[in-house]
Amino acid sequence: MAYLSRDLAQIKTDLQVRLDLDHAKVSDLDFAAVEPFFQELEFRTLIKTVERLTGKETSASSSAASAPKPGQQISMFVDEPQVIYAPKIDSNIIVNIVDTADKLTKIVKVLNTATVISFDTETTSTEEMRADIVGISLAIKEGEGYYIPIGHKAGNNLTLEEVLPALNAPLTNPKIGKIAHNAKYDYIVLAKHGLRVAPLTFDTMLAEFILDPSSHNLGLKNLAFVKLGEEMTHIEDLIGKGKKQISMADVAIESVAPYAIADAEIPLRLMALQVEELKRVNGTKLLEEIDLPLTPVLADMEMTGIPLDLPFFEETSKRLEKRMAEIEKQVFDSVGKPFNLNSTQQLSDILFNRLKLEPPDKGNKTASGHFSTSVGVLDLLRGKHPVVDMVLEHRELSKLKSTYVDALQAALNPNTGRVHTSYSQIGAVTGRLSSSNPNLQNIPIRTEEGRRLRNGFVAGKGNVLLSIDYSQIELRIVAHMAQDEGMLAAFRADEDIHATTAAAIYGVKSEAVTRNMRRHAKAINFGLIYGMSVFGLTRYTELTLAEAETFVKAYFQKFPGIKKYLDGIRKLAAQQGYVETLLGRRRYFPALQSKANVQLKNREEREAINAPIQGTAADIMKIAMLKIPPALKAAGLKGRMLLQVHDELVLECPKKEVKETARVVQDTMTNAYPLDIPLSTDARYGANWGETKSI
DNA sequence: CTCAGAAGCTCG
DNA sequence: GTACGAGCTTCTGAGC
Repeated sequence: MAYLSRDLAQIKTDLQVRLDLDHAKVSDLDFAAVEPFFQELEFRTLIKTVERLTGKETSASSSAASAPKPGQQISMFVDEPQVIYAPKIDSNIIVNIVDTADKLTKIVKVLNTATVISFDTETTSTEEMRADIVGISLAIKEGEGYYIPIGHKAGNNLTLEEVLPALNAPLTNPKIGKIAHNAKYDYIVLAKHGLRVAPLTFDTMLAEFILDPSSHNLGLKNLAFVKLGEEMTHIEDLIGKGKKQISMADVAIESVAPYAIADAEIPLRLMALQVEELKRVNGTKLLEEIDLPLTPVLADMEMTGIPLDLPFFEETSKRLEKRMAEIEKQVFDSVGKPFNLNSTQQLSDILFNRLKLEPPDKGNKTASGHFSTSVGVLDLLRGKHPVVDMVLEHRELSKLKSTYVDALQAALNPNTGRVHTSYSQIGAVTGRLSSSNPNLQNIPIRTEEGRRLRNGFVAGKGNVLLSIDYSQIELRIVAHMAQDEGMLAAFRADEDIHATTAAAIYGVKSEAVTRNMRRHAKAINFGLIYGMSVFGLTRYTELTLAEAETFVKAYFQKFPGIKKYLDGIRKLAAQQGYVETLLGRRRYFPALQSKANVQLKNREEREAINAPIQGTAADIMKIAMLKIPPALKAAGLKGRMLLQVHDELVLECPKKEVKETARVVQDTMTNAYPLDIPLSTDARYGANWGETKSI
């Protein structure tokens, strides 16, 4: 614990605060006896300082906005403080710059004799589909590496045309393992030029994510620091940051070479440690059989991209613009003065001061001291003043136009005529993928106007879009894990699970279930997945606390296995400090094993209930995605996966093959990972993503 | 002028 | 004081 006290000493110095360390533990620090002058200091400054010193995120019991009172007990939870003042060790790596054809030939000979090659690329962009190659670095053993300059503006460069064919043999040799940190990026950068690195045998970023998906420090530089005590050069040191940032192509080869080589050499050293760490948590299979092989699959999806109907988006943009201007004028006329409709603060002032509307929840002000103007609030104000409906409509249209209609047009890649999202395999702590630049996992569907945007996502010539989604996969996973007879039976009979639940908790026959009863049952089923409390249920239904209690009680009586399962998970999470998916993906809950405050513990308890459910669904989808391309190929089908939206896959396939493609994909998805109940899928297809023709 | 945080909204 | 998991846009105030 020596390092902890060092951290605390530093915190003390930094903040000039006297700390009561009597009860301090590694993961639980109590800050007590706060000096009066500390009131001046924003509490969030304290939090930030602790986070900076520990390199970890913290959660605090007190409201982050207010300063603590003198003598007030503040309990601050720090997620596993780490050694952060590691002595600086200069990396001592031999740098070989490969800038002649002769040197290249020699290096390739060496590479061909390697057992493992670690690789990294230097490029002009963080977006792989827009990145040009500036250089390639390679390492086959610790302490030495090679840098091949290609796109530097000054100095001796080799050309892509001579480098890539030369590297093809070693980088595709099935006997030579290939490793990298965040391999998908470099894989795409090279694959765009026809070099598909294979086989990928290790990825230090994915490995670390399996070891601790909650880690906020999965970057190579940080891992080198924490695990190896190596202080690496940061990219900002080479290209600067912010507005003054320059391109890697502008940096001298001699400056980039050691940096780039370290990016290839360090993963070799990290891998040696992580291989052992993975064994200790049984994470090797997860990496080798799911996350790592998924990388080239995702890379293919990203590189393929999805076409947009550009005229459709252009027209929609104009239409929305016109309508928004109309609404804006009406609002200003009605209010009697113009203001910025996009500003929640100005709107709040107009609604609650100028128009004297009554805030539905007077106590509920936002952190900036204004009354909230969120949809929930505005909905309750409907009918009180004509501007409310106008604002709501403007909000919706404004969101659609800026976030989707305009942003998607801008995201269209001029070279391919398609939109290429980027999937992150470390984006969600549960093991789900995330999508960004642009995010294609949150395209509107719930409102009519929003849903229309899906008509703008189309298939290539002669093709259709085919969308297949798992039906109720999370509840099926719950039924399987809980082994609840009632719920298993419902799924075996392929019943409408929410209706069945409604019949059970209301004690009526299934024919007698009303829409409202089903809606309540659905809320409970969802709440179940989210680890909700009875109180939580009242916030998402119009049920009173007493009614909610009655329903939940009835629910657990009808599904005793669920109750037992939930209690079991809570106990397990507290006992061992982590929970796992069916495939062994682990997520830690440090607060549950500390004396952290109740709110934090409750939160982690809900997360611990949700993690195995959401995470198992994610694992199963990943397995399906691994199996689909070879299954399609074996069936002689041309279909390609374009998008994944958690429980849905969108493929593009020739119109004539749509039925056969759907059959193969559905078959693969339902059998990806057999549970005690069958998984079920729904398929739709059409000329665009908005069409819903059944197979 | 730049940047980070808040507020709000989109999805499964 | 409460649902779980994400990413993007706009406004705003602080700091350069």
